[in-house]
Amino acid sequence: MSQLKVYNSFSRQKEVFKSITPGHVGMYVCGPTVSGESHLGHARPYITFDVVHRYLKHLGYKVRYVRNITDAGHFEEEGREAEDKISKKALLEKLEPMELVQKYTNLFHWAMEQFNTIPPSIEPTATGHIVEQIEMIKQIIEAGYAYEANGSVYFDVKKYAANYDYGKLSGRVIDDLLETTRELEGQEEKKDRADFALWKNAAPEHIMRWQSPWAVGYPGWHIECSAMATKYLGAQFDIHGGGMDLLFPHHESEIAQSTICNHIAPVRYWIHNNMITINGRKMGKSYNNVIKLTELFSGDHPLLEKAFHPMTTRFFILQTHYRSTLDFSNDALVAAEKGLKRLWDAYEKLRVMSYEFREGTLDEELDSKIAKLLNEFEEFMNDDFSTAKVMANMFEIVSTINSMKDKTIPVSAISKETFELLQSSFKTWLEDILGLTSFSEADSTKLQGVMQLLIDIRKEAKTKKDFATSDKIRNQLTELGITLKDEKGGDMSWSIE
RNA sequence: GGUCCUUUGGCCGAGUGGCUAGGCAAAGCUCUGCAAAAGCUUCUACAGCGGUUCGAAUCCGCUAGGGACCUCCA
Repeated sequence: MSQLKVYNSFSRQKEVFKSITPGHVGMYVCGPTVSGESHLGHARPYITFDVVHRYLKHLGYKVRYVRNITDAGHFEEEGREAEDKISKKALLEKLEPMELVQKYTNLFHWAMEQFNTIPPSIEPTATGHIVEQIEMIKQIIEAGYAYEANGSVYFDVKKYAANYDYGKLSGRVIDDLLETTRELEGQEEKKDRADFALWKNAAPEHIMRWQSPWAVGYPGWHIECSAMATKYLGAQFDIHGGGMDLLFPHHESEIAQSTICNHIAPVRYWIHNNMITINGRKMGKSYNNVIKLTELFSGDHPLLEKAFHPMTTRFFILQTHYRSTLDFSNDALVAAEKGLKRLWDAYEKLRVMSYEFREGTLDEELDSKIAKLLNEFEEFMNDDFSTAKVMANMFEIVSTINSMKDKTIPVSAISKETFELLQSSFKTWLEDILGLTSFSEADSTKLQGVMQLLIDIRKEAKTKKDFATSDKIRNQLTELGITLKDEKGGDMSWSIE
């Protein structure tokens, strides 16, 4: 069996994954800022790391998966007006800040459920960990790597860089950072431009404020992840994930803070997913090109010709390697939808298929081909989570499954062992690891009974060449959104659109 | 301006130096009361130029396009 290799952003190469504590994995993923609705771009990391999570569990690890909720306002634009995102939005929507946070948290959870992601083991909120954050800031000040100015506290990047490697993760050269020519207002409190806030003094009009040793205010953005990751995963943990756009300054700063507090590099493997683009451009608030998840699911967006099922989105995302950009378009999603349907239909056929041995039908070439394709699943996944390749193999097998169903080739063209491996592998990989699930409402037993009745009637009508009746059944079902298909050998199958 | 990434067939996308990824679309055929689905077949591409090599989509250089980060950002 091959070993799991992951691409570590820190070393910029694939490394064999070895957890700190054998049998256990600690994983932290940067969660959403719940000051607004999640969009398609946000879906990517959560689906990507859901598969990572599922795969680690499949490998037998006990995983503690921590994903935070950022519900404390950090700066909209550091230095400019020190605006509190959440307070600002709350005013607009005339909600209590916590009411707003709750609303978007609920919406986020709902979307994650739609995507069939497994909830994290711990989902800590920033507001619930103000004490821990203040403690951490105190430690950094005591260590001499932070200073107070007008009730705000800043991290001393220059000093840190003199003793540690600041900028390694994001490939930044510290001198360039220190000498940046960019003019930002309100920076006079900082000793240096590269310094970042740990605590921010907040004016009374800010609704979300907390008492602290320095001034009433709120924590800097980076400190929450350092504090919560340390609390729940320890000074050093295995995996830290997030979007590539968080590499700098967020994760770079996290490393600096945690290293000073805990005297050890916080993370063994940094894993970053690439962005979803739209017309080649990153989907993001700043570009005003986002498609919200609710819009995606309802089809209510100028760029969408129809609604797309969450499973289509999940499939679409997993069909690309997580470190490549993924370009969104209506057509690309339509293609994904059709592909997923084909794959899932084949899987459902496979599930109810049983092995019938027939002498002399074994096709050894096919048998070993199928076995090889199945065994490669793990190899591909171990190679930095190559879900796209796993799926490509599945599609290669789909043809064979369909042929068996159509009886073009006998089931015993492959050996019993291979057939059983095929059934179990598809279940494990499609459902448990890739996390795909049925996207139809066809699961109700009552509905299945009704459908069986209609199918029986239609079969009788067809036998009697009463095509008026048989067509009526099929056509009216079509109008209801249920497709009835005649199979080879007189059987019928149905699916809900 | 700095740092880094990227450029694959009609579209989306995988690609670890030698072996047709895969999906969608398209065309033809088979099956079929009709339809739908399915199966089979066809479609061999790697931005351009140069280099390394027996051999390059894959390594190196240059040129051109696109993008990300440097500021909130998944």
